[in-house]
Amino acid sequence: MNVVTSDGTVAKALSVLDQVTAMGRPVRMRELLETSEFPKPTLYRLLQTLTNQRMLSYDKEQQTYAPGIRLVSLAHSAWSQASLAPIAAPHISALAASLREAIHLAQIDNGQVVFVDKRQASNRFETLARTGQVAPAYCTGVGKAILAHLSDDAQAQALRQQAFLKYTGATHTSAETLLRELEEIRADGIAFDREEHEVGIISIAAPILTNVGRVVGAISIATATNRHTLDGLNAFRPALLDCAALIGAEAQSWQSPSVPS
Amino acid sequence: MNVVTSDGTVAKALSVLDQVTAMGRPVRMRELLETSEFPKPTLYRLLQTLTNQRMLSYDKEQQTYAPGIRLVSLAHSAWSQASLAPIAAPHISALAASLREAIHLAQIDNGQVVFVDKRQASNRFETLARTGQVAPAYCTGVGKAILAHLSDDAQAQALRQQAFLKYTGATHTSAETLLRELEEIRADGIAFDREEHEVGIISIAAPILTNVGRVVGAISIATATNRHTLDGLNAFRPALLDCAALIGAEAQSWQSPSVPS
DNA sequence: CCTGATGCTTCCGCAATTCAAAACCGTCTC
DNA sequence: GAGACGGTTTTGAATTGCGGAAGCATCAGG
Repeated sequence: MNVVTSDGTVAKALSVLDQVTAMGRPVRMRELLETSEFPKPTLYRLLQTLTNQRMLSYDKEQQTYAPGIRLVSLAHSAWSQASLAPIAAPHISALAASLREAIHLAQIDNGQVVFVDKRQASNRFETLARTGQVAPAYCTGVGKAILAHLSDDAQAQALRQQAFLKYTGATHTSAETLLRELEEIRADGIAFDREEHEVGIISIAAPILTNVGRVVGAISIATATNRHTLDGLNAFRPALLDCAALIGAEAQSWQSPSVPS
Repeated sequence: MNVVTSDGTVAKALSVLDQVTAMGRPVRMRELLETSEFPKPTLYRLLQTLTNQRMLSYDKEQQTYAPGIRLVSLAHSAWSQASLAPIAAPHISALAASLREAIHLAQIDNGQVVFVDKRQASNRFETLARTGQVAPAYCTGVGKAILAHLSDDAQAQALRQQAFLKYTGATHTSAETLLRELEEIRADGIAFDREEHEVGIISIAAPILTNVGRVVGAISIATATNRHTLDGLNAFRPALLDCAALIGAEAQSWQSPSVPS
């Protein structure tokens, strides 16, 4: 029953990988070293290993590391197997088409929301490949929709992982106020993002629940405040709930996110 | 200057990860064990570690492992940083729109072709998210276009990684015949897939070269034999080359794939 | 041309992790 | 209830990973 037992070298390597990808641009070892918990030679060795394994690519000229293409191909399998996207695709396409609004499909991972698919009704461009983006759970519609329906211990664990950074004036900054809202969301069945993550962006989100009531993800309609008000979004509630129910029914036989005790 | 020094636990863990993703469906340990080079307890431990790290997800009911969502989020960074896709996106969109044909953008990784972006002029659906798919280099248009322009040692290394499975009657089955074609391709500047990977599917591909002549990827127009002939595809040659040149020029300042000696 | 600063790379002895045989346990089958 | 099968745990040996310290390049200013 190890709780936070760090499992060895692999964990370290992955944390370095995370650090590099989080930088969002090619980085030199020096920069990593400043933040890294590892001493220089260790960090160096891990970078070497990851580069050899093509999880990172190394630019000899600039002496910089960046995420490697191997990740892209790994993710293909992950996306088509581990995500709700293949199941949900037809449903959210239909919803996007009928409402002419942008639909997001998200799942939770380690306290963060991961967007696994998107549909943009209008502008044909831009939609692609923002898949995989992550965002905090505590200040997004989909995030709160999921959090509200987690089991007690999973929820507690997820809450501990929230940073509660104040992105806007409306952002929750503590677990207490968030918890109160989560209860309302659970009762209501719908979550709103009231410009909590980004000023001018609001959303309405519904959890995707299996027959047994386990939450496996969420869908949302996101829009700008100059297009819709919160009340306006509320008009989409029935359609959104219907769609989530459809996906939930099909997701029945589906892989659990394996929350370890 | 270690050449093929296997670097430790991380390599082993990643090879297990590869194995799981390669299965294309949730798998039990038993199945992995049959193919695995590792003894049972070792495999078990690696699976544990990967699961703890959320690189795999574990289904308690079925006792199966599948790729984890963490991969999806990792890949997002990889895609937006390590791939040509962001640079190439506007160009291939334009090309797809003007020719009304499906465009593929690919890079090479470890002897395999990785599709990093796609555009489908027609059928709006289906295009999404096949990104990340891999295919052999020796029997695809993009693959041969890239192979033909690699440096000698990189090419030799890549050739050694080809399996030369005979997918169709037209598939190359040895390095010799392939090499001969690669020379032609290099001279011609264009590669064709003559139903070598899949019967009924042909393509025309152009390498993406930087100013210094380094190949960083390839683009192709793929189609079915009932829509176009090879000669017909040849009509797209100028447009394809133009597009590849545009991308190549912009890709100048770009991360090298770091082929270790 | 020297000198100091910076940042990457290599050495190497110590110690911690990993390894895998063997044994164990839970479940399912006949 | 015996046997088979697959998953899990234990455990001592030893391979690896670790990281302080020293060694190199490269560059800037004197």
